[in-house]
Order: sequence, then C-alpha cells, then structure tokens
Amino acid sequence: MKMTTKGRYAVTAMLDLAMHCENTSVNLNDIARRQDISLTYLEQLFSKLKKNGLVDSARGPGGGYRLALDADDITLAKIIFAVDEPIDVTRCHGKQNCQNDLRCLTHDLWMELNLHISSFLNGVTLGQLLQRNNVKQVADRQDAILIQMQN
Amino acid sequence: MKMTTKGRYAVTAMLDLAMHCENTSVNLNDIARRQDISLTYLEQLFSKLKKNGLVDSARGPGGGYRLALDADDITLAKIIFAVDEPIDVTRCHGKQNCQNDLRCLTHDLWMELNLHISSFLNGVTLGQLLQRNNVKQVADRQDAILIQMQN
DNA sequence: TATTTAGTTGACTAAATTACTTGGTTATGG
DNA sequence: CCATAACCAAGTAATTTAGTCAACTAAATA
Repeated sequence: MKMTTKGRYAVTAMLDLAMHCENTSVNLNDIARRQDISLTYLEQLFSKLKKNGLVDSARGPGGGYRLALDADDITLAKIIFAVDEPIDVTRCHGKQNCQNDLRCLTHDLWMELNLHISSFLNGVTLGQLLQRNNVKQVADRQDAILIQMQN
Repeated sequence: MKMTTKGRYAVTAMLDLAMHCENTSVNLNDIARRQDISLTYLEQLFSKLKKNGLVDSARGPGGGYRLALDADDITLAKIIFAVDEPIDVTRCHGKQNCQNDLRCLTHDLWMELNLHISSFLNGVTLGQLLQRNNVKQVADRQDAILIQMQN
C-alpha cells in the first residue's frame, strides 16, 4: 500500500492552499514555511497536482497556485492519486496473477481492503476539512508563526 | 502505513495453516510450497507469530505448527500486528509531534483513517475466511499442485 | 529593458526499508 | 544415531523514499 509522506504532504499542502487562496494566489514558499515542507519537494508535488488538473498556477511576482476546482469537489483520493500510485494493498495490483498467473489465497481479501480504504478517501473533501475546528486551530497557529518569521 | 509483503504473507500462511491443521501439525515446508513463500522467510514470520501466542509448535519428525487459538479468535489485525509494526498512516505514530512537537494540519485526519483500517482488520477472522468459497477454490487448486509435486 | 519573483523540469543521491539468503544450532521421534 | 523440522543470527541486494541541485522559462514591475 502506498500511503507515504508524499501523499500526506500533498494533502496537507492542498489543505493549506485551500485555506489561503480565497482571494489571492498562494506561493509555494509560504506553504513550505507554514507546513515545514521543503520548497523543492513541494514543487515536485505541485507539478503532479497541476498535471492532474487539481490546481492552476501563475508565474511571476504575485503568482502562485490556486485550486482549479471547488474545494468540495477535491477528495483526498484525487490528491493522493495525483502524486502517488493509487492506493493498493494487493501484491499483484489487482491483476490476479499473484501466484503463477492465478489468484493467491488472500487476493480477494486485499481487494476488499482496497475498497474499504478508497471509500474513506473518496468520502472526504477539502471543503469538509475546512469546516473542522481542529484544522482551523492548527492553521491559526501556523499563520501566527509565519507572521512572526516575516518580522 | 505498514501493509507490506510481510503482513500479507503472514495472513496467507496463517490461513493455509488454519485450513490444514485440523488433525495434524503442519510443517512450514508444505506451507512454503503451497503458497510459494520462501521457507526461511516463513520461519522468521512464524517465530514472531509464536512469540505473540498465535501458534504452537512441535519440533522433530511429524512436528510443525498449529493454531494456538480458535480460528474465530484470530483476526487479521492480530496477525499483521505480530509480524509488522501496527498499521499507522500518521507520520508521528499518533504522538501529535508531527510539526515542531505539535499536531500537523492533517494529524486528526490520518488518525481517522487509522481507525477505519483497524476496524476492517479487527473485523475479519481466519474462521470467517475458512467459510469463503473463493478461498476454498484456491486452496483446492494449491493442494492438488502440492500432491503433483510430491509424486 | 533589467531585475526579481516564482513556477518548471530533469537528474541525481543519501538513507532507510524490504524481502530475502546463508549458515548454522537445537530438539525429537523412530 | 539419524532424519526431520523448528529455531536463530547475521548479512545483503534491490528497491523505494524523501529530498537536493542546477538550470531554465515566464510574468510582473520598476
């Protein structure tokens, strides 16, 4: 199963973007500093997010990224899929060739777990996360620290 | 998250054991051949499964392994926990120190996904899997091949 | 037009982890 | 005593992850 720092960082960065891009573009430098993620690593992630149509970008001063879709239409599954392989706990990636071109003893079981995880990730959107109190609290803390850093 | 070959092999091997240990002990060599898993790798896994009280062993000729508990009391979660780290999609392993000793923006989200996956793995037992038709079919195929090999 | 900002791209790398192998040593039934 | 099968420690090759580095392109603004 692919549930790595890459996917977690992508979701975190997209949520940060969603919280700050209401009127302006958000540059990766700010996201990097608020979320403690390396700028160049974020660049790689956003390159993929853009290719998958989740964000729009603008170059030059005042440039940055914006969500390309409504926050309610961006699910965690879409984000993780964009930067990582699709989440998959089978060995054969669903191809049923896990044992000599046939199904292994537990093939169907892992397919079920795949479905279970997917349904969770498909069911949560950035829009929902924006509403959450615990998210707001952490974001306020991070905003305050960034302002401190800039003074 | 740890959902690796190790955990998958352990579940597969335990299910194989559950299907064959009704009257006799089952030796790892047979499991290795039926499931196409390296014998010495299986030994490592069963060492951990034994330490965690999931199987009993007997040495010498006619020896092998048996389930230490009723198949209905062995959940997938117990097996995976025995051979791998507990499944965990957070970065901080639940410690809430994912960002400078505080919660990161998405901490609570990953904790939720953890719960979601755990509830699945806690809800499935070897006993349930033994009942399944697709499991029986694959097992019959594997048994036939092993008999072929021995002739 | 020069400069700065900020995204874009590709190649590279250190560290960690995984999935094994090798080479033994015990213990037990016949 | 010998074959069988569990037990154990250490090593290793391959892969993956997480991240760096360097060079480039486009846009805004002074």
